[in-house]
Amino acid sequence: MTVRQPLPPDLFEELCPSSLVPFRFGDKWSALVIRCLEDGPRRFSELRVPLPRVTPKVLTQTLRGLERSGLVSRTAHADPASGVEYALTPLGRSLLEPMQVVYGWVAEHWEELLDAQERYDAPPLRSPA
Amino acid sequence: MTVRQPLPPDLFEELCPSSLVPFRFGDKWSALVIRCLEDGPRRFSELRVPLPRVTPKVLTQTLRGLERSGLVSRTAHADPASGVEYALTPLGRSLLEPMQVVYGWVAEHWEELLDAQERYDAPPLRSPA
DNA sequence: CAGAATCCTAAAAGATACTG
DNA sequence: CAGTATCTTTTAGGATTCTG
Repeated sequence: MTVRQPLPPDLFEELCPSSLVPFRFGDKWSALVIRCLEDGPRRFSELRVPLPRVTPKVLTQTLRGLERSGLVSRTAHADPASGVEYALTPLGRSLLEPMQVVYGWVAEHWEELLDAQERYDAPPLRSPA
Repeated sequence: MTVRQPLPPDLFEELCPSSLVPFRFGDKWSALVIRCLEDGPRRFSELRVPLPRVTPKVLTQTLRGLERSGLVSRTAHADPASGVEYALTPLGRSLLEPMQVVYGWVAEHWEELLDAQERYDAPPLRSPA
């Protein structure tokens, strides 16, 4: 079966208006790529779907970085049609939990973060006579 | 008493060779600044000690960003000698735990991360005949 | 399909000097 | 003391085109 969990059309839009969130994981895309691999190995082209804003070059960069850190493995199958598969290593998988904690915190405090920014950006009103 | 927990001379050196760690919190310094405020309010000049590599300009920027997100508060006391104090807000404080989880993960997997990078960077040896 | 190569822009960071 | 103002560098990221 080629039936896997479908990936959303734009994960960035959905998860990470990063102008708002005061932190990401290091670079712009690594965390998102990791999440895309949560449900199992994905091919390069599969990853491009939920990350339409990432150019192939940047996606490659990101994957290389994750590979270098031992979080993601890259396997080019003998069968050419299977393409190249990226998957989380055990190490990468072990990172899911800490990440979830952070995402949980963001979800929980989303409103507060928004409010704080609005207050900060608001025109400083002085003595409303 | 002005006796507070002393701050280390270079937190960046100590904690975050960020070339290694595949993630930081958004920008280069925010996470570190937050950690510096863990034990209580600090003045601008106090923060400069554990972060000697941060220029005043960048430190200001970082603090403004944290303030904007509602994580840090800035209070200029009436008493000029007390200077300006930065402190974690409750929101900022609530972030400590998630951060600790991530740092814990890094600490726990430090060796693996290092090894992975060394392997990746190593000259690709082929059939050592 | 899975990228590599090239070029370009924008944003973050840093150095340095100066000010209320 | 707590910044601000400039200027320059660095780096990430993106657009586009091309290739094994």
